[in-house]
Amino acid sequence: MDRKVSTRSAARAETERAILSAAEAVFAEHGYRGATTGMIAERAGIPKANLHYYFATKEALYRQVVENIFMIWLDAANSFDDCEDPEEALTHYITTKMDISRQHPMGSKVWANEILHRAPVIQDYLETTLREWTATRIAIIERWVGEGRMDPVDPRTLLYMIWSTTQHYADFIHQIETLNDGKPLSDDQFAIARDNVVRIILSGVGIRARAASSVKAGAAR
Amino acid sequence: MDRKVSTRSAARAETERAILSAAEAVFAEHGYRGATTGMIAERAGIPKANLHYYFATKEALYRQVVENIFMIWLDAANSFDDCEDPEEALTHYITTKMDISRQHPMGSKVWANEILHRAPVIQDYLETTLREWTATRIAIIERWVGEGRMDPVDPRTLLYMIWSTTQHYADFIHQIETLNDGKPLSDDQFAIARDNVVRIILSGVGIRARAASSVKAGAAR
DNA sequence: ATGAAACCTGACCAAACGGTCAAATTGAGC
DNA sequence: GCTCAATTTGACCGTTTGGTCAGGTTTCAT
Repeated sequence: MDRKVSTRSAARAETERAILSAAEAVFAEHGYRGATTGMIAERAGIPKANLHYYFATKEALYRQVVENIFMIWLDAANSFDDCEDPEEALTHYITTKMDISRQHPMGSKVWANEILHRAPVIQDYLETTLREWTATRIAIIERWVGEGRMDPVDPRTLLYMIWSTTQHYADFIHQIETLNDGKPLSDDQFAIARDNVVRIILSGVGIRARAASSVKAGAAR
Repeated sequence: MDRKVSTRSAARAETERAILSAAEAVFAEHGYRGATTGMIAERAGIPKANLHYYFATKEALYRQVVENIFMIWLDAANSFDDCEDPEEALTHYITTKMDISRQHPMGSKVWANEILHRAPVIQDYLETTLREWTATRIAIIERWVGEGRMDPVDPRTLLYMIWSTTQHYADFIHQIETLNDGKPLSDDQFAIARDNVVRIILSGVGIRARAASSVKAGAAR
């Protein structure tokens, strides 16, 4: 038991983590207004008053949740730059975004809610970080087009298509599951969806698959 | 002034319409929980008590709004069947869905909110009407694939891609406008986006454009 | 051991909200 | 003009919610 330095601060970190995790789930499922600090506290296993000791206001807690999500989103976004080849870069980026939707659906839902409501909390992020990120990637796509490595497409439209299609598997998962006889997508079904998304978009912008990565097109059931 | 039969019932219809219109806007912008009956009544220009004379509960009003939206959505969905040719059918369907996002963005937002929150109000519609509609269209796409008129793609993935991409221009319009220097998309910009979406998806599923409908790819600004 | 700081919590409060109600107003049929 | 049902409205109510607070408990450096 050589814990001396860590017990106190570790406990604090753990409580904060539990609150943020609970908050993400509750905000995702009920939206900002629909979520109550009581629900979040209960899910985190602490009294409501204690939650307000760690996060002064509901809005501050919400802001922290959204910022965390934005950071994950940004990390994934950097996978765009891992390769110079458009086929590899787009395949990697789309695959990564699909996997995030699969493994981190609540974050995407919170983000969708925030944008739907005109981004009252994270407007500054949209106008700075996101705007810069988008501008540089548009430049990359335009260069690829100029080099004839893909068809001439409007880069914004392509980016929005990638964002919307991949995030659909998080934001609209309830609709997808309902249309899957009420059952969650199996790993196989999701893999088929992911591969089809990659293939349709790449083929859609005139990038011919070179590698023989076996992409199945079979029906999803 | 030969209005006698109509004044009374016409006034009622007009009040109901004003309430539903206001409710759609407020529910779209604030979500179900974020919207208050007071806000809706104010926007409709009537006292809150009068709103409750026309719609007994907030939930009943919300349900009516969602049902109206679903009917518009279904009408558009039928444009899928207008042509037997996959190129024409998909072009028509995608174009129609894009135009609905442009002209009826609030409805799409309400729908997105409802799905995001696990469809507490319209789950029965998802399990009946939407499930049936989807099944028949999947059959059509599978037939096209079987006839070699398009590449073998998973029909569900294709439908979800069309839904998500087109509705993105309504649900995420705030993000799109922020990335457009805070300005709304001009008609030209939107037309470019619409044409690019059609072209990328059709090309993505292996449908080569026949008609010479001039599709421009130019940058959006 | 001890004092101070950090942490925890039951009880409480003011504001906001969905919904009610009784009284007033309107308008169509006679 | 009169009647009565439909409509309108300000005032009101019970509940929920975000947030506060006083007082208790734990942790840790000395």
